[in-house]
Order: sequence, then C-alpha cells, then structure tokens
Amino acid sequence: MDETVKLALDTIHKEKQAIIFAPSRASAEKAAEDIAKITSFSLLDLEKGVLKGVGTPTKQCRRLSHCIRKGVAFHHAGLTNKQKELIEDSFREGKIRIICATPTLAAGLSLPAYRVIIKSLKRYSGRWGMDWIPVLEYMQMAGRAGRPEYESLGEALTIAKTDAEKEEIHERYVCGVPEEIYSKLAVEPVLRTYLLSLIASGIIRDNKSMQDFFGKTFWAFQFGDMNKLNLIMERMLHLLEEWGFVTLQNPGGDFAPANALSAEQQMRATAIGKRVSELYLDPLTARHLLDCLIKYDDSKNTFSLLQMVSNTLEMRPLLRIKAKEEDFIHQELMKQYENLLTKEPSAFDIDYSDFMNSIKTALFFEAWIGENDEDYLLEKFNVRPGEIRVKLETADWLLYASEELAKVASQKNIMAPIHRLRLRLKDGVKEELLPLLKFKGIGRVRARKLYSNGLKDIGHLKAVDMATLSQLLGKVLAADVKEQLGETVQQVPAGKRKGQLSLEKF
DNA sequence: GGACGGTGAAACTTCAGGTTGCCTC
DNA sequence: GAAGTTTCACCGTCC
Repeated sequence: MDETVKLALDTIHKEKQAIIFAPSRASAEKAAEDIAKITSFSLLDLEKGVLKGVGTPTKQCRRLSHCIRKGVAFHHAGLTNKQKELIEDSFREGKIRIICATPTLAAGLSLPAYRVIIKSLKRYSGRWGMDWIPVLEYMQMAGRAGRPEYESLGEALTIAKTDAEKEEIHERYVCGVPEEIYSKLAVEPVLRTYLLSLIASGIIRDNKSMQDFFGKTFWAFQFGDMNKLNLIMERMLHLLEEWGFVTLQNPGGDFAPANALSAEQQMRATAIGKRVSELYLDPLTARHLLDCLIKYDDSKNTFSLLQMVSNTLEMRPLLRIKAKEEDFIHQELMKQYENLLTKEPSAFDIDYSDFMNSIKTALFFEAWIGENDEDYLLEKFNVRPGEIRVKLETADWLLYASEELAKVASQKNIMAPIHRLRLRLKDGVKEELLPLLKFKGIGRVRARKLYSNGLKDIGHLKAVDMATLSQLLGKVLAADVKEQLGETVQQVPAGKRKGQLSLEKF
C-alpha cells in the first residue's frame, strides 16, 4: 500500500483530518480515489451536492462524488466554485476526513487540519524537468497543520523515497530559509499598466514626478540601482507613446522627439489611453485588441473575435494542444485562416505554441456557444468545469473591454457583433436562441427546448397558448414568461413554486 | 477454434494557480 | 523526471 494512503488511513483511525498535497491534479485525484476505495463512510447527501455543481455531471464530477461519499475529496482549480466550497465546508464540519489537493488549497483560505501530508516536494517546471518547490510554498502547505481552536499541535509530514532524499528535504525545507518576497511591480505587464494609470490620473506628469513616485516603491527599494530602473521606465513610457496611449509634449507645445526625455516634458494620457487605464487593461493587450478591431469587417465571424481574446496574456494559461490533437487543430486553423485578425507567427517563433494554443482555446469557446455540454468539452478539449467558468469570465471581460475600445476608437459598427457574442458566451448558445434568452428563467436548455418546438421568438411565445407552453416549461415558469410578455395569467397555487424554481438555469 | 476478459509490462503523455471591469431591469 | 494513462501482447476460460 502506498505510504500516503497508509498515513491517510492512520489519520482516520485517530479520528482526525488530513490534507494531502499532490504535485498535479491527476495525482490528487488518484490519491483521493485510492483512499476512497478503503474507507467505510457513506455520505450520500454530500454526494448529491457535488453532482448538482454543474449542469450535466461530467466524468470529473462523478469521480468526485464517488470519493466524497467515502469521506474523501480532491480539490483543484478544475472544480467549480460551488464544488470547492462544498468540500471546504464539509471538511470544516468534519464530514470529509481527507482532502487531496493541489497547491490551490495552500494559499488564501484558512482550512486547518490535524495533519498535512506532502506527497512530493518536487514539481514539473518547464525546461528543467522536475524541480524543488520554493521553501515559501512548503511553509504555506505545512502551515495548514494544526487547528488552533482544537489542537495543541499539528503534524506536517513529507514523504522521502530514500535516505539521501530525507537528508536533503530536512536541510532544504525544515531548516531552510524562505525566499525573499520580490516586488511584483517589476513585472513588465504590471509596470506598464501602473505607469499608464498614474499618468492618466495625473499623479505622474513629467520625468521628475515619475522618478519621485517609483523611487518610493518597494520595487525601487529592492532594486537599488535607480539609473537602471529609470531606463526601464523610460522604455515603458516610449512604448506607451508608440501605442498611442500617452503623448510627450514640450512646455512650448511642440511634440517631443521620440527618444529624448527631458526634465520639462509633459506626459499626458490620450483619450484611448485613459479608457485603457480605466478598464485596468494591460496596455499591450489593449493595443492588440485595437489592432485586431481595425481589421474586423463583415467578412469576419465569431471565431475571429474569439481568437482575438484568446491570444492575450490575460487568457493564460491557454488550453494546451495534446499530441493527438495537432492534426485536428491544424485543419481547423486552415478552415478559419481567412478569419484571423492576427498573422500566424512562423513555426520557429517563440510565440508559435501560444498562437496554436489560442486557436484551440478559441475552438473551445466556439464549441461552447455551439451548445455542447460540459462533458463533451472535457472529452474534446480537456477543460474541466472550473476552468470553463474562469475562461468564460475572462473572455467576457476582454470582449467588454473591446466593446468599450471600439466605442472610443469610433468603430461603432463592431460593437453589435461583440455584444451579441458576449450574450452567447454567457449562456453558451447559438445565435438563434438569443431572442428567447431575454426572459428570466430561460437559459440554454429551456431556450433550445422552446426553439425546437417551433417557439423561436417573442411573436411565437405571444401566440402560443398556455397549455402548450406549460407542457414545455412547467406551469409556473410558463405563467411567468407570459407575464414577462405583458399578459395577465391566472395565478398558480403557491405550493407548487418550489420545485420549479429549484431548476436552476445553470 | 474463436470470442472474450483479465493481467502486467512497456510505451506514451502530461504535468499548480487566479486578479482585474461594469451594469441592471 | 516521474506519475498516470493507454496500449498491447499474452494467457486462460468459456461457448
């Protein structure tokens, strides 16, 4: 039997709870399943709660519900928020004994346990293969052990495979000093976003106020070398100018030459620059969106816009293309080639894999608005319910930003198609269902049901009789829809409402 | 003899996470 | 680099 499983069982025998940290999602899920095979709990009500977390239960939900029935859960970013909350709450209540998690659980919320078991202190890290995780992260995880309100002590256990590894872990982590916290301001996307917003709000007006402001930040304190720091800021500034978000002007009114930055030059945000900053957009993304919008015309389609928002830093991490999918993605790319708003980079370009991943991500969005369910999306694109929500939210935000940018850039013709796309993404529907979604209580499933029964728009809904509509939607909702249409309907007895209302839209 | 099913080893594939904006009937 | 997953050959059983 696996050491982790043994420790988990031991924890249960002691009537305690444990959190097990695993280095990958697959590993967390497997550990949970292995433990669930052995425990003897039977928590049927919790199991139901998990399955309700999504529209149609996916393979993942079924795996989770099966574990949860046995008092064990896995926890990672692929779960929906509802499911994560349910797991966390049930753990606090003591119903769930063991959680197998990825580092999601280490940061943020407080979820203490008697025992923390760290399966492995190594994790895959890009080019170097497996690498030790930061000491800081180890401390975050180990710090989950011990519940101050109930226990006087907690245990944080790490599993070593050899004696040599045991030594190394002890030295590196138990005796280790956590890494220094470095200022996130040093990251370029953050820096350029801040710089633009400071200029837009008038806090930075010229070279002097720029140096004053940044000189007082934690970043400068850590960085030390102010000259080098000023060079970085100047480079950012000129990028903002080049992108058309900031103007540099001499006091006399002349525009400054592009490279020199004199003490007197006035920095001001352009109208678009101001809007970009209000939207909290990374200026690089804003430039990308604006460049794409210019190329958008009637010959383009929803895929064009979906790929536009997929090909941004904000959408990262993108859906990765698996080896087996390469051909399929290439074929789809060829089909949509004319619709792209950006050029395909050369295959040797470092951006190439991101670009291809953005195609896959856009295809996923397209499948979603093609009314495919979550189980299909999991099979076809390997996206889990939790990620679907996050991606949809990001897409909506970026499309909203695009709509606003189009407004400022006087490209109002684009606003309508973007807005329609946002509505479609929200519920995951084809264009034809949009008229029906205006009604409260009608989502993708019911709208499709109405549509396929010939009720395709407001006119049809007005014309149809209550009996037919009730058959499709249930009495209460049918009456509600009729009322939303401005018709008065005889009230249905209140007792029946509950069942209908609990059928959530999604 | 052939279909089927179980088993184990080898080959292959993949690998954590979460914040932002705005509106509204 | 390592764990998890898939593939495939092999063997035994049953009809």
